[in-house]
Amino acid sequence: MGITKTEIFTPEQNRLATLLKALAHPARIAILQHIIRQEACICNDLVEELGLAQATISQHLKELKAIGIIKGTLDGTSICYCVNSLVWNNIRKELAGFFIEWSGTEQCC
Amino acid sequence: MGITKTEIFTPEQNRLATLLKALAHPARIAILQHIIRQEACICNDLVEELGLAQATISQHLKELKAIGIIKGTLDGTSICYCVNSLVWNNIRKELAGFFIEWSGTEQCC
DNA sequence: AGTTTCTATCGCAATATTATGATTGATTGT
DNA sequence: ACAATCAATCATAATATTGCGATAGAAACT
Repeated sequence: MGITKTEIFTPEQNRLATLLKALAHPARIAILQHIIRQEACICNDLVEELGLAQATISQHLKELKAIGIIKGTLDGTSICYCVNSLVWNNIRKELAGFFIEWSGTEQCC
Repeated sequence: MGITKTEIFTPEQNRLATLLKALAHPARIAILQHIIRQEACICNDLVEELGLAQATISQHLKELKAIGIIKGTLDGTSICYCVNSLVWNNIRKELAGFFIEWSGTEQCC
């Protein structure tokens, strides 16, 4: 039916899925990489850099802002986006924590 | 239009997005955690453990198998699923590599 | 062979995501 | 005040994802 049954999962599982989903698009990966490389950038740069419409970029930025991994401040008429270091590191830890759950030894098969 | 423009992104960006998308669902997180905790499991266990239909579990397992992070071997009538350690570690490194791209110092704002 | 058990796949319905043009709102510059 | 510029939002269309019942296929047991 297209609707994820969030109520049957733990808050941790839903949280991890939300974080991963927010990052799970090549445009959003590209946006983050560009922000990192340019050390902050404005939306209009991204429209030229990636080959997507302004409305589309704005929507992707909104999803990244939703998990807090980037923040934007007014810079004249444009908006300067940059990584929120606190959130970035927290997300890194959360994802790393999940991957550490398994030690790495073969189990069966 | 609902179709991701993969052709305008780099293979690395598309690859990362594919990996993240495969993991970006609470059911698939739960499946992985269960497989890790039980040290392998069979599909029917998951149907009872999570509250999802057998067809739905099977579909999620298919997506996890698609990126190779789990593998299944016949065990009588049932199928034993377990983590593919090689792929697991590679994916961990790929994701960690992305997060290392940024050192963690504040940039603007 | 027939039955049971388990998983994969098909077909469908409902919801979500992706992408864009058009519009709106806010700020800068004239 | 007025035009220009930039980003957010709206409305819409196309495609993807999620979920499940029903069916099919494969292996074990009688």
